[in-house]
Amino acid sequence: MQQDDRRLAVLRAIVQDYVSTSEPVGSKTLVERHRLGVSPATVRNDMAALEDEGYIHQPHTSAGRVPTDKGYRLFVDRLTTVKPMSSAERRAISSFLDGAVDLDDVVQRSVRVLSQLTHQVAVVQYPTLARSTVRHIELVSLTDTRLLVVLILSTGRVEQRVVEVADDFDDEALADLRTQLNQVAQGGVIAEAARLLKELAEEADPAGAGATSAVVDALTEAMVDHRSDERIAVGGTANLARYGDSFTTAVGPLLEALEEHVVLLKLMGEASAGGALTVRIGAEGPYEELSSTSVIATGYGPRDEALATLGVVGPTRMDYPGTMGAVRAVARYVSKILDES
Amino acid sequence: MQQDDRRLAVLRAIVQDYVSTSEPVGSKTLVERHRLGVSPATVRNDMAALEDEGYIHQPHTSAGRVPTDKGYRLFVDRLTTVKPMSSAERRAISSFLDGAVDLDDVVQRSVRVLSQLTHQVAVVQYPTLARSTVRHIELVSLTDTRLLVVLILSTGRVEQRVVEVADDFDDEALADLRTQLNQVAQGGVIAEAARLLKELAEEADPAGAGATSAVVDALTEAMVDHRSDERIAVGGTANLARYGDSFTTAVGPLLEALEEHVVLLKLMGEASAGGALTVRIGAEGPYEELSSTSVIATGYGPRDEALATLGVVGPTRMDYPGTMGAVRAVARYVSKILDES
DNA sequence: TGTTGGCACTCAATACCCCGGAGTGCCAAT
DNA sequence: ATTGGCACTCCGGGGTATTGAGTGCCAACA
Repeated sequence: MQQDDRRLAVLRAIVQDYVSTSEPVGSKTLVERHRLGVSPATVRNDMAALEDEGYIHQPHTSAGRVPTDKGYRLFVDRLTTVKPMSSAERRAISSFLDGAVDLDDVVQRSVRVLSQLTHQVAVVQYPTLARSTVRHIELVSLTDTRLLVVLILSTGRVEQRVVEVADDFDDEALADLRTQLNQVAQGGVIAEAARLLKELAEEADPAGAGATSAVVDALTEAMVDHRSDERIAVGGTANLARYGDSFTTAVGPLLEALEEHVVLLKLMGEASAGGALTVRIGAEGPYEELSSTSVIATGYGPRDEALATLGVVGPTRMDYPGTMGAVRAVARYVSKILDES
Repeated sequence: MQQDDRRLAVLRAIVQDYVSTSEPVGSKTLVERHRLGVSPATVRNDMAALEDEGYIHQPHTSAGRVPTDKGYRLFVDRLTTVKPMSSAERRAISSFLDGAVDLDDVVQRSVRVLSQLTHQVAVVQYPTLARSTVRHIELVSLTDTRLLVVLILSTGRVEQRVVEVADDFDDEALADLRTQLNQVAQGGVIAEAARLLKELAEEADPAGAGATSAVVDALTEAMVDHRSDERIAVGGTANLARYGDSFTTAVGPLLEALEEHVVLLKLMGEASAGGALTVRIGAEGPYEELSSTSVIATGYGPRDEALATLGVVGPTRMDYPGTMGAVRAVARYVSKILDES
């Protein structure tokens, strides 16, 4: 089994070299750069075996080897560990994020620091509403027939909607309705609050034609609204310029995906499930055009609830340990900030 | 002077051909494609003259000519007119924008339609707060010592801030303060409202230590806050993939600029001044790295007030008449929507 | 059985050269 | 002022030679 160990060491070395040089790596340069203690010929034998098993691949006969998706997968799963941040990097993260003034700012700063640490495109999903609770509901009459409904959530997010109501709706009725709504909904998880509000509306206004129904409809709509649930911040796209070659093939579709937030969310999607660090390599993903890009993502949120997802998108040829470390570190720090606020 | 006219016609033809083929254009192909009614030799003479005057330039001896920034400038200013949208394009704009549900949605849809019409990167600034008026101020007590201050503006934007207050601040005082604030500020342009609020605070609370001062400070901060004033939406970056060559030189810095909203605003800045269609060609701009990109922008807003700026960023080699037409059309349509709401 | 040195072979990348063609500038003729 | 003619320039594409990193295989060895 000592032999097997060395083979894995060879694979690890291939991945590392290829990531840093971006050129197919041959047996000779490999033994020069890494102290493998064996001759190039031996390495060649190992390489042939690794290729048979599908971990590496040669672009053409008599060229060096390049890791396949399967090779990267093995590397990530078994041959490396998440690289912890250096203290300088940790300082950078904290000093960057500590200055944030509100939730939006936290998200935007996270994107920035993440893209700078990893030199990749960073993606941060705004904390989802799903687990947040209702802090307050406010009604403001704009004109005789228009009412502004404001929903304030525990995450600090504020959603507002304008609803049309019949004009026989005076200030007293307004205050009354406001009180009722808050009594019912305040403090509840939004799914629960939405249910209770609907009951309230049906009771007070069985025909469904009155102001209460209109307001409740607006509120529930705001609660489940996908647009707000799926907000995303993207940053570091300038890093795509370093792709150099394989440009039109890879960068175009990627830029498109980055604008299609639905696609992006799907890409990052599974990550939020367990809250664990998720790595999706190349063609493992659902999109043909993104077969040469990898996604590293993780859930984050206060008190270990995974409210949302955050991560980076980059070429399959990327520094997995370092990037994973950065993603994890930023996620932890952001979670801590959300914890405190 | 007939001669001069022809020279300009030659310049126009050069710009048009170069934009559509992206290759330096020579005298022979020029007379073939455009009915200039003269021989290639004559065109060559004209070209030599145009080159002397700095309107065109040859990449190397015995190659065709390429317009200079100065050439594009003359083209835009005197040799062409803004191309009106076709009825199909107009339909596309209206059907795209009519579905918008709120201000954010209008902006996002504008970015999208603009980038699709022009095949360039589109940039839309959110309507600035500067000219908007205060519609309502709302106070909500979150905990004993924390107060949520909500500022609702005529543009439909809602700004919120949390302030800490002394805990001897009961509900009655809260209602009282709310009434006062609204009496003073409601309906006023924000600059005016901010001034009046400050007076109110000084009167009610000369020491500057009480709740009124804290709330007013939060409000005025929200009013002048640059971050909200400078929000920008960017779309169509995938169009950058078509740059093909001159990639790393041009696209990298451009992507950076697109993320630096401050830079972007400066680029588009002057446009909002008159509300007129502004074209900035290549090195005319303030940024060295963007010397091969042009910006076409215009102000927009309800009732011909230029509340904000909108436009596209693309290579100097772009279809100016068509792009200008699209920018103008979208700006007009968005303004109309803002007018109605 | 696994490792090693040697050796012939392969093939992308590079350099080199050549040539065609598009384009120019200039000049003399109209 | 315009035009046709002509010599000249130079980029770009296509072919060929060379290089060198890298491979696979084999025989020798521990």
